[in-house]
Amino acid sequence: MKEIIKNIRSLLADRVFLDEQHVRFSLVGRICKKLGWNIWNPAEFHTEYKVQKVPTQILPKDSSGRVDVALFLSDKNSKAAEVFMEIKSPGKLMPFLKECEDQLHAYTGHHRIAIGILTDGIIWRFYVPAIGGYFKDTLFAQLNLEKDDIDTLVTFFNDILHRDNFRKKAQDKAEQMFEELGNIELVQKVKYQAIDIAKATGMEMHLIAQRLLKQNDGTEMDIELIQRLWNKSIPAVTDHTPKHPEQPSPSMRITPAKGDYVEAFISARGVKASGRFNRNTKEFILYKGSEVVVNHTSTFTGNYLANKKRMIEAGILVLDPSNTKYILTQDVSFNAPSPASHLVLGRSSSGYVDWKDSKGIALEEYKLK
DNA sequence: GACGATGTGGCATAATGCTA
DNA sequence: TAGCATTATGCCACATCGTC
Repeated sequence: MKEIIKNIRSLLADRVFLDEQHVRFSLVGRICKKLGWNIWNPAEFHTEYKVQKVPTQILPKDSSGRVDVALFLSDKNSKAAEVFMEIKSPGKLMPFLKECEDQLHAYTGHHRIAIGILTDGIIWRFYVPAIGGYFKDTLFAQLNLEKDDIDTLVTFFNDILHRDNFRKKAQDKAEQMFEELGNIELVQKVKYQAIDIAKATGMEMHLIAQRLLKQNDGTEMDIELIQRLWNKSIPAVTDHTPKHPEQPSPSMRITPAKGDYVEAFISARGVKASGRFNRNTKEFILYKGSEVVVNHTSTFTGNYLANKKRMIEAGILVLDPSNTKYILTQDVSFNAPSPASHLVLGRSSSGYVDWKDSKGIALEEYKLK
């Protein structure tokens, strides 16, 4: 594997990978072959794999597409793909990251894949869609084939993409890395505040960070873990301005007091919605842009149905162009999470169970006892 | 590959809480 | 205390996983 990466680096330096096809076959295919995938078997290394897309507002009418590479365990007769890869020409990933993420997101919507990958051969971005929440937030690693330490690359590829590890080991490892990424983010959030306080008070900065984490987020973290994560960085995130309905725009949000509010999401019955839960008042604000099902079940009656009708008449709920769901045109306040999830899903629902944060943790966990 | 165990999503209904 | 609103619980179907 080391020799292959060294050789690919030299070919990248010579600029021989000119287009997506070069990257797909001579770079991605080569790595996959080394990782145990039979790239000569189309049932295993399936190129241009036809998938049903999740319709988005960006691609409202486009309900099917072809993912560049889908990896299957052909000998296990599994109908579900293990990995979806969307491949671009060298240098064509990061400038168009938002579009690439939307594309991969649309492909993964109807398919229970373990790992999603975006790559231009140089940058490799790894997602674990099973985590739930916003797709871009399921990123758990980013590699640079040209610059990263070769031993690190080899270990990573073997852990995450080796055929022998699918699906359980690879997905477990990915989720473990995702969790660590979340912890790194938490530590980095309080790091500089902790350094400032440490300078002013002479206290140990890791200890201060530990207390800040507890105070701000209610997070308990071992000092050893904080020390280990102290200088780790998180991969570059999408630098686009959020316009997609899955990401409420900043103007819709009121900056929450730390720890009092939880950003929550639902993705079920073909709709996606997001909102903010106030832990103190139990109020739930359903954000503008959230989607609501058109067809409700027999349990969706009485006041729920009447309210929904009123919202439709008032133009607060409007049909989207595909006529398959309603879109919320303004923020709406509910006095608990359940009525909001009732409306979104069109059926009886426990809001504390159905609403999850970006890491897939139910609101139940955020309830103040 | 077959089969049982386990997890998850979707749903209906029961239980609980609140208000007039 | 009745009626309504809200939340919790249990059931079913299906997918996935682990073991043999």
